[in-house]
Amino acid sequence: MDLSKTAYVVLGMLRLGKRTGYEIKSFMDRSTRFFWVASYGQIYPELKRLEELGLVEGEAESQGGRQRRAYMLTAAGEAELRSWIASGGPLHFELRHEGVLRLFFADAATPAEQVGLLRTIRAEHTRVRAELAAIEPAAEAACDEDGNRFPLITLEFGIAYAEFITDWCERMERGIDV
Amino acid sequence: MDLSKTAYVVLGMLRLGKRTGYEIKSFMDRSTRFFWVASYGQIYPELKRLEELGLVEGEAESQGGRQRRAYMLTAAGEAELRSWIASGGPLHFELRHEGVLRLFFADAATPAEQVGLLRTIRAEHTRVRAELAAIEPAAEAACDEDGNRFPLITLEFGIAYAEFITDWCERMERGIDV
DNA sequence: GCTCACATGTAATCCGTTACATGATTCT
DNA sequence: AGAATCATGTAACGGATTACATGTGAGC
Repeated sequence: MDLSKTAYVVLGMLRLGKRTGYEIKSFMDRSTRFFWVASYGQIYPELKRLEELGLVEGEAESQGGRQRRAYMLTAAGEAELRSWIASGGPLHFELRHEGVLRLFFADAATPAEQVGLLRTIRAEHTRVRAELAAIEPAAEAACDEDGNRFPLITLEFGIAYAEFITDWCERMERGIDV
Repeated sequence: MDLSKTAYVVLGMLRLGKRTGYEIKSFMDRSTRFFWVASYGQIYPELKRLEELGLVEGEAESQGGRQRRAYMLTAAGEAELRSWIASGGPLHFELRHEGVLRLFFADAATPAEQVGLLRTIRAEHTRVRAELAAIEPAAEAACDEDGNRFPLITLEFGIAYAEFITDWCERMERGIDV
């Protein structure tokens, strides 16, 4: 089956538990956001499509007037998810980093501006690091509870990644005489 | 002036020398590709727009039957580029990493599949590292020639980045008992 | 009463890629 | 002679974001 990446993310999210479209989005904002994002405009239509394909199953859970439709993975959905994870196929990788792009052209700037740019980049990743560290306790708790280790592992990857960049910036800053 | 990121890349590329649209694209493929990419479909229309704005100046250089239009930066273009580099504004940062995304869900896979996935990710970044290392001599030569240090610095950043990820994968691989 | 979080969805729009169309020159 | 590279451009398409529209429930 040829599904979009978004489809697989949705399947993966549902494997971690029954969820509504809203919950998928907010959970992604607190977990995969660092290396993968999705918007409502992708998630809701995708859930419909996956239900038509029989990979997920939705159920109305409206209590009172508030509408709510929670989805869960079917056996076919779980199989599809697993085959995607284990398929050795090419891995889409894409980085867009405006800070490094500006740095690429930074010979046009003064040393003071160069250091300023490096500090701005560093501040950005310091902020990201703090955001990831803030969700770490919740990720640890979830790991203990349901036994899924990889969400925590990838979170730690994100933290190490942010530190790698901040360290690199710091070294560069020290190397420039203002 | 409110220009797209693509516009600034084009300005930056022209600051490094008079170039055609084709040359901008192929140069980007050998320099910024790791953290910023652009296609002909963006570059050619952008060159026209920038010329209308007076930020670049094109000149027909067709020798014989082959058409060729090379552009160079105007003083206004150089000023615009510099103000972008030094403006402390928010830096667009976006990562899409399908390997890490799959890893996030890898609790659904067997240990052997988990190690296989990590090896695939590592192989991908090892390849990127080799590609970047291959263009390093040319970048060093260019640095010696025109004195622009940052293209080489950002290239070295790319190499360190690739090594960071391959090292991380290796550590993870060792931590899984197959 | 107000604000914030929960909840669903679509339409307009933007951004960017891919494919196509065309042709000259250079290298093997 | 044929392949690869140089060179320009557009049209169709796809993917994703943003804004909009709508309403409930909980806490202050």
